[in-house]
Amino acid sequence: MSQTQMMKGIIDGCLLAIIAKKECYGYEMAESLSRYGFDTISEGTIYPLLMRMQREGLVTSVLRNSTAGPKRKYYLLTNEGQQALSDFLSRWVQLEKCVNAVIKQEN
Amino acid sequence: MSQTQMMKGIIDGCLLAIIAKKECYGYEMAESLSRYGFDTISEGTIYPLLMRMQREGLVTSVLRNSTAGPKRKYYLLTNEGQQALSDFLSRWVQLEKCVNAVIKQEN
DNA sequence: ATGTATACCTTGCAATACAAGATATTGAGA
DNA sequence: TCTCAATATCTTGTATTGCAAGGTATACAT
Repeated sequence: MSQTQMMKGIIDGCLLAIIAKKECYGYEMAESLSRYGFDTISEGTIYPLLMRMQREGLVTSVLRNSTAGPKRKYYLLTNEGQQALSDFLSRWVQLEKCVNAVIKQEN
Repeated sequence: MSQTQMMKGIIDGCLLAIIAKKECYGYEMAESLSRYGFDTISEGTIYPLLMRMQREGLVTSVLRNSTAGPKRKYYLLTNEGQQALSDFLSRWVQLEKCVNAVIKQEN
């Protein structure tokens, strides 16, 4: 019952949501999640996830120069990624509903 | 990005919440979760979880006869289990907040 | 020249949900 | 009586995933 177990199957959806708003690179997404209140999410978590989602055709990537370090790999949603995000959102809403039902137990 | 990944670290907390309300046996908890809206949760998921939580001292169990089949193993919360439930609840609320923040992205 | 922040990636481990299957009891119906 | 369904528990093996730990490289300031 650790927080890391509870993150499984959540982070990928959150990354899709972040990318959907604007194109974004991995390092930036980590900071972004942190700003949204998540405990620091390891780069060893994020980069493999992004690569997997690219392999699955949910995102594409473009390298762009940076003034402050090495090149950044910007990610963009594909149509499939858009669909995957939408699927994630409904699964999340469903999960939220069920867990809160159990927690409140009004029946 | 499957529903089963999203369940990780969630089901144990839900079981604690169910047991907290009233003593309960595994088979019954499966039906209970189903009533709360969860897709059918495998017995291969529930029984190992209950055994692990007992090993960790979060629950105790008592065998009782049934009129409709083999003996039932009823589970009860220990003080540690009560604490674990409370920890789960705050982690859940926190997760909910963060995910919804990312999804809504109002900043 | 050195250090710090930025930025990406890999390897190996631990945890967990589940499918699939095994086992046993009870009561109802053919 | 025999059979079947429902009840009830448990085990084994698999797939997936988050993360710690470590590696590499660039840009800029000191």
